[in-house]
Amino acid sequence: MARLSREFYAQDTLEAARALLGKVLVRRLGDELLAGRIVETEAYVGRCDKACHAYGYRRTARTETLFSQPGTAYIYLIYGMYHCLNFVTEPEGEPAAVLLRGLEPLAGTETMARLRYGDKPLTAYRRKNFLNGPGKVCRALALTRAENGLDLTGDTLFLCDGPEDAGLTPFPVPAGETVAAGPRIGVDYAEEARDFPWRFRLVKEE
DNA sequence: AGAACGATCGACT
DNA sequence: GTCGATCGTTCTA
Repeated sequence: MARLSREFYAQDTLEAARALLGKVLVRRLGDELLAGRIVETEAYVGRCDKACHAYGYRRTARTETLFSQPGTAYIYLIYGMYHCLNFVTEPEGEPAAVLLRGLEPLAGTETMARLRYGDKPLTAYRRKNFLNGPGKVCRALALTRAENGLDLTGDTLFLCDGPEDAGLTPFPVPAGETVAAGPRIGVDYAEEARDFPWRFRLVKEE
């Protein structure tokens, strides 16, 4: 399973946020693999971005993870009940990360559905809104602050170029997809950074 | 010690 | 579209 390299994560955060679209995220849970295709990301850059937890190189117990080496998982609690997963980017010491906002399920779907919905039936509505939000993704992958700081080049949580590299059955990549950029979600407080077009999505071409 | 707030979600009108 | 849940993090004193 060819993982994305340390060098991949060390690149510019905006480049990484775009390049991560279409890549495959794998979470090992016991002897089962949960996996999904990345379809939505956002970039956060401490150096210049008031929406970033480490804006202006602000160093606290929480932001410490953002200062660790590229290819580290930054997971934090939000609104008292949800978690968000980020991939630390840029050379070590530059606090920056890509927030994962959306996945398409590829493997372990039943387990993910149970983690997210328990025994409730998987309706069309639930299927449609399965992994389209950062809190939903973390719930479905059983990721909490206990996983904060995980090395993404390790065996528990990692990324691959495609499903073949994840040791999964290949799937046909939908042709005619394109990258859409726009303002990030939920950062209206962040003054000028509020309007930065740092949210990226894979969308079907018309 | 206390208060304000949040990179969200789901239920509801 | 609106709104409440729920608690760790951060800042102020």
